[in-house]
Amino acid sequence: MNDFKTIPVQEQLERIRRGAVEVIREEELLEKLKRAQKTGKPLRVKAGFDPTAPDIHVGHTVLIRKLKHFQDLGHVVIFLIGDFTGLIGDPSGRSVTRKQLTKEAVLENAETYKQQIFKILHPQKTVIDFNSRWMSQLGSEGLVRLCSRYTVARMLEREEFSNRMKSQQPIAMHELLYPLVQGYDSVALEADVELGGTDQTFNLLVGRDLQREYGQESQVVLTTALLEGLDGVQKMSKSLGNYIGINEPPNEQFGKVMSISDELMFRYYELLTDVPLADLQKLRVDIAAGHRHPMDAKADLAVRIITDYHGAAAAELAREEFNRVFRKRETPEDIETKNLSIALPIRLTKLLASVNLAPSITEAQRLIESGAVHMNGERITDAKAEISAPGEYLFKVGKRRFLKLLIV
RNA sequence: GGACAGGUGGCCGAGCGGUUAAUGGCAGCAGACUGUAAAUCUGCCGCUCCUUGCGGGCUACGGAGGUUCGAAUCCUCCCCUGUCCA
Repeated sequence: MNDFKTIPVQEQLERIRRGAVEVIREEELLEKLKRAQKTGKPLRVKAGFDPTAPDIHVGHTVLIRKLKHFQDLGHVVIFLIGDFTGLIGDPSGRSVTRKQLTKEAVLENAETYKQQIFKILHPQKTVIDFNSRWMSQLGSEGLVRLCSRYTVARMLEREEFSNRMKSQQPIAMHELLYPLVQGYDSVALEADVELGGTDQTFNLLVGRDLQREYGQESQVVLTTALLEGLDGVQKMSKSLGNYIGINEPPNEQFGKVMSISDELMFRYYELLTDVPLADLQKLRVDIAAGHRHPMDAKADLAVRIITDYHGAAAAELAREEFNRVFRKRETPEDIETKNLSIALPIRLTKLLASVNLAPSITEAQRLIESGAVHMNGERITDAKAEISAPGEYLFKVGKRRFLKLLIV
């Protein structure tokens, strides 16, 4: 069995480093790896997750894939669900205070999280923990003690905080607690390594300080890149709507991958697949020279990503469906069909709104006027158009929304 | 506790008595072009009704009242945020 006991530490280090933005400090990681090899005791690798997002998207998987790399080397991966910190709300990357979640919502989200990460991580080898386990025990006295280990000035060094101070935005007291609690998690878990996105750097470093304060060896901090969303500019996030969810249907995922820019495609290749960097370089050259069509390379990328979550067969089906619907502009194979009994005649605008092809009647009218609506293959441009006879109608709104209506 | 500055549509941000459903930017939607790309260009971007008209009604500028023919704009009280002083 090939694991950390036999694989040369230098090679382990290389595998770990790939795609990492920063390793603080690399010498310490090397030492820890050497010691693990000598003693046969695996490293404890921790990553914390806020249970706010019930849907994991591929942006999260950059980090989860990195955990997987550690796991494949035989180290212990601790997937920490921040059910306690979820009550606080991470101030990272936020210009405003986050909403606090209820305890019930937090637990519910945590459950969804677990189901999803096992598409990547090995269920039996992954330790799942909740930070409420020790935080609830801590009590207010313990919390005060914890607070005494850090200073306000150091806390306010943090970029998000100082930015908010500068722009006269509020910072709630409990937000200052977040980094402390996250740092204390590392103490409680005796973590050797903690992973996080680059926006977590500050929180991760607090862990190092606190461990030292509590007489432990400081953890190594490894930050992973934040994946850009479909727009290629802002980071992928659910609230911005520029994400690919790992639970989305294959056809959706395929379409979303294809909508990214050619440049972004390479970034996705690097962070979301294990294609060797040398091969990627070659791909770049081939495309630039015209030997490879970018669209094909992008389709291959889509297939790779979808295979991770739905299997290879489903991924290939998605590719075929995509070609049919979008490249050949044919009607998709499976169109949702709805039966509808409704008083006739009815205005198309009302009909579209009532079956959710448009968010409102007004919007339906705008869509028709801008030529986005097709009925039975004919473009409708008259906002006053009506349907007066029962029957089967095929609607296309925009490029990708199809619906077959059986009106009785 | 005191003084001052603010709270505007998904976000940022103008407006400071009427021609304002509210300039502009971002985001979003649609059309054209294409490789469903990206970029670019064009249009749209509160809800609703019909007789689709530069049409009618409703809702909207932190909250509640008030002044006025008329208020996002003026006044009063309240809530929230920030800065400085204690």
